[in-house]
Amino acid sequence: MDTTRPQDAPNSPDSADVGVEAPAAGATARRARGKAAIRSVNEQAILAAAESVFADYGFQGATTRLIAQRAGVPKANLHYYFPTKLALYRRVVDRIFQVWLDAADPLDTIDDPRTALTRYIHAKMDLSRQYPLGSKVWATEVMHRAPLIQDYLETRLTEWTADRAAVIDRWAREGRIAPVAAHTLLYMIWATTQHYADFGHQITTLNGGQELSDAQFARVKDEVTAIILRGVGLVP
Amino acid sequence: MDTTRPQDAPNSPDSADVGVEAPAAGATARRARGKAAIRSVNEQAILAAAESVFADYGFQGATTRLIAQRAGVPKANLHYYFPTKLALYRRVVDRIFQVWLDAADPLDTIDDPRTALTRYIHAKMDLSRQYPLGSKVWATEVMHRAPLIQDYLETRLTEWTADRAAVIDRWAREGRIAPVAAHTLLYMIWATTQHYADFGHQITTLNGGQELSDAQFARVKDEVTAIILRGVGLVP
DNA sequence: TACTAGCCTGACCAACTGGTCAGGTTCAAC
DNA sequence: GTTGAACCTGACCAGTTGGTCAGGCTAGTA
Repeated sequence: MDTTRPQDAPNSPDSADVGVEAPAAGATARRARGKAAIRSVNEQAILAAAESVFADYGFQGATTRLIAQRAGVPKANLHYYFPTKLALYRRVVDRIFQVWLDAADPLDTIDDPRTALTRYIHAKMDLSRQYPLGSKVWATEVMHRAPLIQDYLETRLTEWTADRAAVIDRWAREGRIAPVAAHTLLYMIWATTQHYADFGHQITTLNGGQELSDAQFARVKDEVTAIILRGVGLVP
Repeated sequence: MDTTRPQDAPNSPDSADVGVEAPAAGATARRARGKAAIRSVNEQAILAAAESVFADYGFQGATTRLIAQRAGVPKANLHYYFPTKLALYRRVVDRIFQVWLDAADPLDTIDDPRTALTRYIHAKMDLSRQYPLGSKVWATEVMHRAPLIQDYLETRLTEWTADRAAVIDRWAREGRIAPVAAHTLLYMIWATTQHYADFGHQITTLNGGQELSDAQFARVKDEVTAIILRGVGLVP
């Protein structure tokens, strides 16, 4: 007989699930200099992996094991940097929210509605193209009634939306665009542009299984802009 | 010492999680006549509960315990009617897909683009209002790369989309609408109308915490229709 | 009334979950 | 070199998960 203690089950340990394809954040970190570099590299690797897993499965469906695996670190190490799954999620959402708000600069800095709307729609389309994971995390969270980010919606997003709606309302009052309701227009822009991130898989499938090429996407961007500009009474 | 067998843990049984607020499907069924009625009533109760839980949490996040609880039946009974969580999910998606496709009748039966688009947009908006759960289940699934409904996307949705795109392309070719790409227009209609279901929580929050009233929603429906009609060169 | 096919469910299980922890390793400062 | 703070991780745990099953219950028929 062997000498294994009787209650030791033959289950595989947690760290056995580190995949072969893992980006080996640890090795990268060790190549960099200093402990600060190690912390920075590992945190970034974990945050990137978390964003991708949360986008794929939502908060409930995501597992810390899979996040650790994609980040190339043992699960215990993930919990060394981020004490709980929720803390990790909040950090991911923080980053997404900031990127989003920054895209809206044109609405503040440009007075001509045609130019401002064109730039804003283009910026949002580009974000959907280059940074689709963030949009998916946000959409999943809001669809599930935002149990973890309700404070964002009630404070920062509410204020942001009110400010931009005021600009659009002024344009309409001054007769520079057709008299559309600002919120309806904003929602249409958000919905349409984010559709290319959130429903990217469906769009790819309906494009014959091929992701939209850069040329196709550029054309779509212009078409979307044209329809919306005409929709508010402007000439594209 | 007591007589309990040593490996019997004192964990609470599964059926203890039937909540007080459960709609008591069992009682309803027993009031109806016959075993066929029992089966029908229980299946419908479970499907309705499943749709709501899948909409709230996605496939991975949903638990059969919660579905059974919302349906008012013990978990074991749920598995009597639906052998696996996946089988239940497929039945839910089947129903959603059928409702969706039926809403597109106007595009087939009406030749005038202004009337056809108006009716289609109105039908999709009404669906988002009256049946938001379906839209959420679909969105969650597609966002997570549709691992369970890819066959729908590749066959039925692809054919459906191609047919309706042909109609829109013909309108554009005949100069009855502006020369827009059919897919871009369809995606914009889907994205905008479904936004009022999928992002309903965000819209409510930005509406001061109040759900859009019937009057507000009717106004939004007209505004959305007007912007899109103008967007394709029609007079609303 | 007796029978039985279909309906119902408490108790159970193996697998998996988020999170912990003791004990080891590495690095920068002295 | 020595020190100690920061980093790392295999093994572990209590709670939860989807799913099973033996055995009881009930409606409809003969």
